[in-house]
Amino acid sequence: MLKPPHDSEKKLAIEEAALELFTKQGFGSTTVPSIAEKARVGSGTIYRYFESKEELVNRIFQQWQERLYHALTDAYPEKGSTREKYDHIWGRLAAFQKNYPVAFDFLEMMYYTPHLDRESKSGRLRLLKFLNQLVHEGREEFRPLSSDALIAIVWGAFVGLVRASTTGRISLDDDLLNESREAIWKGIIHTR
Amino acid sequence: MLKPPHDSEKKLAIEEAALELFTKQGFGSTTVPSIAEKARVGSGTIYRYFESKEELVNRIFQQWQERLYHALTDAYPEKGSTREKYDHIWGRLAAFQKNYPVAFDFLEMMYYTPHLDRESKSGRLRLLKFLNQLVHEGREEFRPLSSDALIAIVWGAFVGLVRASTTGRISLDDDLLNESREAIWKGIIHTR
Amino acid sequence: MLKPPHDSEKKLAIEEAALELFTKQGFGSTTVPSIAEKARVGSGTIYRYFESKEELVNRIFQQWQERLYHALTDAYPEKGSTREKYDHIWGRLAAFQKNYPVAFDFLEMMYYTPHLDRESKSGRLRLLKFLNQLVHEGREEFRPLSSDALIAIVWGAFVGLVRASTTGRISLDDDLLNESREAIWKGIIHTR
Amino acid sequence: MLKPPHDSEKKLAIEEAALELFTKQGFGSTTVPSIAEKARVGSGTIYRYFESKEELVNRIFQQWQERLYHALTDAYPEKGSTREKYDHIWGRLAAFQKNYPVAFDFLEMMYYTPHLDRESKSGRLRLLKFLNQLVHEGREEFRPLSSDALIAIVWGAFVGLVRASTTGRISLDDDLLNESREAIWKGIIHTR
DNA sequence: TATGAATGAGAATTCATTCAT
DNA sequence: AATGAATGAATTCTCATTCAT
Repeated sequence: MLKPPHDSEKKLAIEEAALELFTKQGFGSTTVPSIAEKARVGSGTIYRYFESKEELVNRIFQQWQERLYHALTDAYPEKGSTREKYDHIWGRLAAFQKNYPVAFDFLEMMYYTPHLDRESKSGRLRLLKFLNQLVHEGREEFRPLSSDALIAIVWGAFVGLVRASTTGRISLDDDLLNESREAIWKGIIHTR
Repeated sequence: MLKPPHDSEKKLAIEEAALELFTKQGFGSTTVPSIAEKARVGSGTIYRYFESKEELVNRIFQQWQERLYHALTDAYPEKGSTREKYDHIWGRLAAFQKNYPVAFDFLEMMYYTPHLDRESKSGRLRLLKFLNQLVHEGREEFRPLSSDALIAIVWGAFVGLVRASTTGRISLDDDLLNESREAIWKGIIHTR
Repeated sequence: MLKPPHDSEKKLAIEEAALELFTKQGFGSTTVPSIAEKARVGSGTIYRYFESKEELVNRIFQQWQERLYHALTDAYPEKGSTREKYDHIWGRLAAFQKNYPVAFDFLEMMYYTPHLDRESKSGRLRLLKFLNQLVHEGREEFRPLSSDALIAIVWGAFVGLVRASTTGRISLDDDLLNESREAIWKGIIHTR
Repeated sequence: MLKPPHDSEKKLAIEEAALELFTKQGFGSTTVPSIAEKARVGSGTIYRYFESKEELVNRIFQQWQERLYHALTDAYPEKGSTREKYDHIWGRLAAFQKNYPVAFDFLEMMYYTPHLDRESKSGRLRLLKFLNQLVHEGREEFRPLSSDALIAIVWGAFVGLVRASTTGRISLDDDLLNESREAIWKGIIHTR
């Protein structure tokens, strides 16, 4: 065991600690030593993996933004109906949020922040582009709202539910998730 | 020195400058001198009106939370139909956001922050209580979702639209607002 | 006495403390807090007057380089003989070194450092240009050496004497200074 | 582990890298990792050969001071005339500077630094003692200046030429070196 | 022997807050 | 009341040194 790949264990610990603290306290109120302490590393160690606090937050954002993108796009039912696609996105979004609740909050909160660099922002835009495509293909079935507006409503409603669950007002169980999925679908489809 | 002033042009300037900076950069990344500069006052002046940066942010939050509460509850159609009540809330929310877009973003972003004190949080809860009441009274007409869930969906969808407008993806004009109001209503009402 | 011009007293104290420490220990080995302590100011105060440690060292260099320039050029005997010009320079140099021995050492040591910015270097070049002019005008009387070489010899010899005095090996009194002035003059003039 | 190595390619590489960096940037502005990188060794390796950064700089100083001493004293014309001795020193100094320009600058700059320990300083004093002896023996032929002053003038003038060459203002070729040697000799000898 | 990842004390710099004017 | 210069504790970041491999 001459050189256990305990290599980037520290990097992972730093990223996890930082994710939690940034999400809870915000970027500006989180100190580097507090990240180091939570990650159980020396504070100098953080600078062996990341050039600065800003780079750290951007790397984490990009990493999770990428994961979210793949969570939503993997096994995407390209040939399926619009409803099937909608269900796919909703289900994946719910699963992602359930598995990585902190990362989900982090992504939501950081995107509207001046701390992200161009590359981080572009990761987000890629996801929006994908969703736009989806909506555009089902255009006929939806209400006469722009793709961006439809996405904003669905995404916003989902985030609203997550926030209510975070503050303890609701419990995001499968029933609630399914019922909400139906409600929002009913909201966005065209009815004459 | 025995009685700090309670209202003045300077106090207002400080509150407005702080509102904008906190909203754009977050609490932790906003410096007191930068607030003073934007408000065109000496940084010491801020401490004549507020005990600390924390008190400042809480006063601003409480003030705007209160205004939002009144915006939604004033002239509330107590005797009207559920739909009339829904339209009232939606319309007032849209008007508030249109008149005070920065304050709206501020309230949304700050609420999920550890910088708020108990009193600030309770201001928010009062609003939620009011909305709960409304939903509860129309219970029959809504989908089988908890009041909190229904509120989360409507509020979240609205916030989603605001965010999309902030990032320039949509324009929050009356048509869009009306169409969205209908969409979300369709989403939350009970249909057999 | 409502507002004594004790204004830049602190700035002066900082500059003097920094001059001494930089000269004694070198730029890299001098810490900002040590400068603050010697100047009897808070360390944050230094940053109200100078953007960074680098700017501090450059401002001091430029200031003293300028003073040295004026010390050598003021009352310069434009119409005098070459020997009179030489005596003027020598005398002013000696006086400057006597009055500001630390600043003289500082200028000598810093010029060969990568910490100086372009403007600082150009201040030095201005002095060299002036000396070049002087030598060039007396060209006939000097040994067949380039102006720069002649300047290097005279300036270097003077610096050598200063260093020997700093380390206590000699005492730079008037007799020594005069005798040295003669010696070096004899060295650089043309003899057939 | 009981006996640190005393000579090796790595040690030489470290010493050479350190010599260059200390000379260019000064002691305090040179980091140990940067020395390691330039020497192409691990930074831990440096500590196998030297106890600390301070010891490193002192060892290098002593080593080169010793070499300079031998360069000037080897084949010294004990029985020669004063002028022959002067020419010997001048020629050896020029050769040393030509062969080891960085080491020469290093010795000049470090001697006036608080980073040298007693032993390093005494190495320098030994050289000065030797030069003093030389001057003392030729006392009659020199101007009425103390040995230390005469040494300071000659050494300083030479250093001045080196500095001018380092900054690109002159080219230290043989002609210039010879002419300068003559000039300075003329300067220091007694003339009635 | 050699390494370089890891460390934490210490450096440069920032900023919330104070206070003399 | 108002100011903003001054401060030093706190923050970001660096680096001499150690030590597990």
